[in-house]
Amino acid sequence: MSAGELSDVPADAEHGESAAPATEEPAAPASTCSCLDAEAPNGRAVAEVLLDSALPQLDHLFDYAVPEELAGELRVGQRVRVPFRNQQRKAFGYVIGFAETSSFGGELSPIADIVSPVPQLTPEVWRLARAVADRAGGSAGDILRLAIPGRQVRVEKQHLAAAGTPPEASAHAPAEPLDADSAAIAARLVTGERLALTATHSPERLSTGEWVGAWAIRLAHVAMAVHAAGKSAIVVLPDYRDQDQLQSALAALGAADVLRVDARQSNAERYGSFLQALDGVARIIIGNRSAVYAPAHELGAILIWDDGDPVLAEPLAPYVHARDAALVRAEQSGAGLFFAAHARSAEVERLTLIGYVQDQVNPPRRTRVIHADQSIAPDAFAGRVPDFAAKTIREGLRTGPVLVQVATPGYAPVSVCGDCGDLARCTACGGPIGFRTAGTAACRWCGQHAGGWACAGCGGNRLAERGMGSARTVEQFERQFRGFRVLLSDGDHPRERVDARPAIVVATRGAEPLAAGGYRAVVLLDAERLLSLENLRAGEDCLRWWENAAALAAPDGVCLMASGGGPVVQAFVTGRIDEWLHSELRDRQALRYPPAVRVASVTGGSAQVDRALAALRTPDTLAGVEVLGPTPVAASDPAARGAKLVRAIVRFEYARGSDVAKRLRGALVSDAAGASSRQKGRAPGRAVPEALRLRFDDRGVFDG
DNA sequence: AGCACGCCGACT
DNA sequence: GTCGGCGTGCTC
Repeated sequence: MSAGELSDVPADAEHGESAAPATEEPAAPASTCSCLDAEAPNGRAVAEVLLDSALPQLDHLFDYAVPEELAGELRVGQRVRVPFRNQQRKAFGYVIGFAETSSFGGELSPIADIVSPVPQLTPEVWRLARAVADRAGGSAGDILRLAIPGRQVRVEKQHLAAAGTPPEASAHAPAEPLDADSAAIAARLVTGERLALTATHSPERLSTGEWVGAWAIRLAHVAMAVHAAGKSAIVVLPDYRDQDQLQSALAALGAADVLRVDARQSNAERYGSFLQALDGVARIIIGNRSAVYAPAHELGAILIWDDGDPVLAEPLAPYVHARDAALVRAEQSGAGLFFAAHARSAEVERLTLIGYVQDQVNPPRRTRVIHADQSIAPDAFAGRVPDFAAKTIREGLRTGPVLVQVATPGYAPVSVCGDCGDLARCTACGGPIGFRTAGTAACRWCGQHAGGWACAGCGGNRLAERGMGSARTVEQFERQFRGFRVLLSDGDHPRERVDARPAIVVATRGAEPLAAGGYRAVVLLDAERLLSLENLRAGEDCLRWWENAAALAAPDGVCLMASGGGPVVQAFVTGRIDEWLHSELRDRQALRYPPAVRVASVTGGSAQVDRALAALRTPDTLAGVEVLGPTPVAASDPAARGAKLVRAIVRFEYARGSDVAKRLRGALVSDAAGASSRQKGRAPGRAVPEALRLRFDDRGVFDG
């Protein structure tokens, strides 16, 4: 691997007029908000507009005439309404730039009206959206939908009215001095450096009395030091529980100018924060994966917490991971990039190996981890856990809460025939039957209730529970540890915090509550079950789940790996995660698996996919690009929806990324152009030919 | 998407 | 001769 493998990150966008200076603009009246500052036409007659459309063939700029009566108001970045297809039908779009003349042959239609005086799309965000969409084979409009919240007239009026009043002093002195390490990191970030940090374990107490993970305090210090340098910081965090912790840490430190962008906010709140970000004041913007597109003023750094969490991958086309968007943005804007986590992702490990990201080597404090290896010292089972684990739990309960991490939610993941012992299969779809709660069994694939189930082998109709879900674990612990509170936290009933009193907290991975003062003990069960998940990245995921759980222990608490063995468990127990990741990455390099290489999946009708793959060979065959398949997509696959589809997987070196994306995107555009006719021409009753679908860097593309 | 353009078979 | 079938392609 070489540093050149990131050369696919575009240095510049083709479209857009961001280069034109805004200096010729007349001085704005004193009462207008600085969020209105943007380039005006200044006599130029043509406006370049990106239309709001999901259609790939419309994903380019359209020229419109600047009407006399709008010339004074119109600005780059404004949302406008324009005639499209005919003078009656109108479409929405964004003004991307102005020009003297148009290269379009026909007569230009005029812009119909301006939706809002606020230029919502800054040149920087436009450049980012264009580059990110190009890299992912998608439309810029799809990125802008994530980047720009829906307009709220009331919020906007309020914002513009308040703009006359002088902004509050933005150079707030922090309530506590920033720690020297964080200040040093921030100083490097604002010069454009890219750093990776493994965070310290255990919760810490804020001056407000609230407990948060030590990582949150570290990120708060770094973000505040970036802000103190007069720059904005964007902090991307996977979920609202992480965002809450960071927000608490920032508040306790007296941070000013903090904005929050997350999925739980109303659109009005989101639009309000968005307008403040646009305001020309440096901010600390914290939020979910979409926050990476926030219109930050003077962006100094993007901070990403726990980038291995799958929720940072956008589920909507073009499926761009926040990490990738951040890489492009940092490259384009010269901002720094900070990856922090308890367990590094394979992607960040790759970036450190090629020297693109610098490793912060100072070893963090880590919870003491012990391993009860059943294969070395077989132990007696009196209930759900081996005796050694039960002893650890009892010891912890003497002084505080104990966390027990389990693999599966629900009651019992598996059921078997009570008579012959065969695995119970759903009578409708053949899927495995599990118990969601005690006594109610249903198919884990189709959800059908297993009320009238009969065994296909012996005809018996008694279902027996096998395996231990979180609910059944709670039941067993209530029996085994009488007199103690047993609390449950899982995906359906997440619990954000627990107090410092003794209690057993049973949680599924990722749903562990934060304990005041930290857990006395963290017990990790079901390692072999988690590692056996049919997932190429099971090892990496397990290390992340385990490290995040271990980080919830008190500084003098203990983490017990209660079972399992093998290299991944060893890496966790000995704390040599980076070494394991390193060798894993070498293996993937040899096997050509991501993230050592990139992948794209191409799905559609057989002829469509063939045409798309042909584009990879014309006009010349791209070196470093390999095609697997196409293979039929199983009819049961939700992607198929009854139609007969095939899928090919394209593997390529990072340096080939822009070529591959450009060519596959070209095939998609010509396919879409012909799609309407195919649709119309289809015989009645025949399945609708699905559109060609393109997906880059799909994490699960090689999973069964 | 949705609509106009355009090029071959059956018709008042 | 022309009406209209639907494949093709464009939308500033």
